[in-house]
Amino acid sequence: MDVKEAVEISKCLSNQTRMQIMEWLREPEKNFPPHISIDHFDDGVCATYIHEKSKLSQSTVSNYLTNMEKCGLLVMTKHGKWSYYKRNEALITDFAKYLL
Amino acid sequence: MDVKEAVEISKCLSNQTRMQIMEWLREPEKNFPPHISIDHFDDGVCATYIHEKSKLSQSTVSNYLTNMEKCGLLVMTKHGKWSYYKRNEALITDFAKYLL
DNA sequence: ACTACATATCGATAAATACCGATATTTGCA
DNA sequence: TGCAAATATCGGTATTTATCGATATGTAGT
Repeated sequence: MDVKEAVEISKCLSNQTRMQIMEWLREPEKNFPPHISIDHFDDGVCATYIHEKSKLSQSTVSNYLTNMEKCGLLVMTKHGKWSYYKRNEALITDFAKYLL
Repeated sequence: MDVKEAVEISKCLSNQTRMQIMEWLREPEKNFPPHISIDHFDDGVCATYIHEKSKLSQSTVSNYLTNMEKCGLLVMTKHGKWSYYKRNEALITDFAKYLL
């Protein structure tokens, strides 16, 4: 991890909603209803549920998720028309170690 | 550590210079010359040295340091007319754990 | 008390980010 | 094929952040 990468990650985390998304995704089954066309959270949570829980507009949350994936905090998996997002634990650990 | 606190910390870290200050202060003796009126780095590094190394204006760096102290990332100690800043390792550890 | 130095604060402007509604794209299904 | 749902992208405005120079404050030594 270098300075620039760490700064980009920090930018993603410097917003209350985005920080909460990281929290929510730590325990998807506690924070979201079950998915309709899939019976697990192995690939995370679909964008619509995150949008609904956030109380912000769809476009804003979609942008959040896209950027959080770009900087590596989240991993996105497509299942049909749904985009599932989950935490990238490896990168989060790297970032945490980088700060220490 | 709650969401708001973590967001404030992230804001401080979401800038290349500020992130580097955190790095520099991890090993003061490697990154800064010895102090004039004190022979150790126990309380960190004086603001002037950090300012000089940063290549930004004095007022900008002073603001950085003040904010980084406010959010808890740094601890400031006054010695005469000098302000020494060091990392607050306990808070950094808390933040890192919060993310995991 | 005066001067010099270290740091903090203020006020301004430029740049970046936040956030929305509208629209485009993609995919599944009738 | 055509519609509807899920998501992404675009364009605009409001807010926040970045950064500076100027100035204020605080401290030490002459």
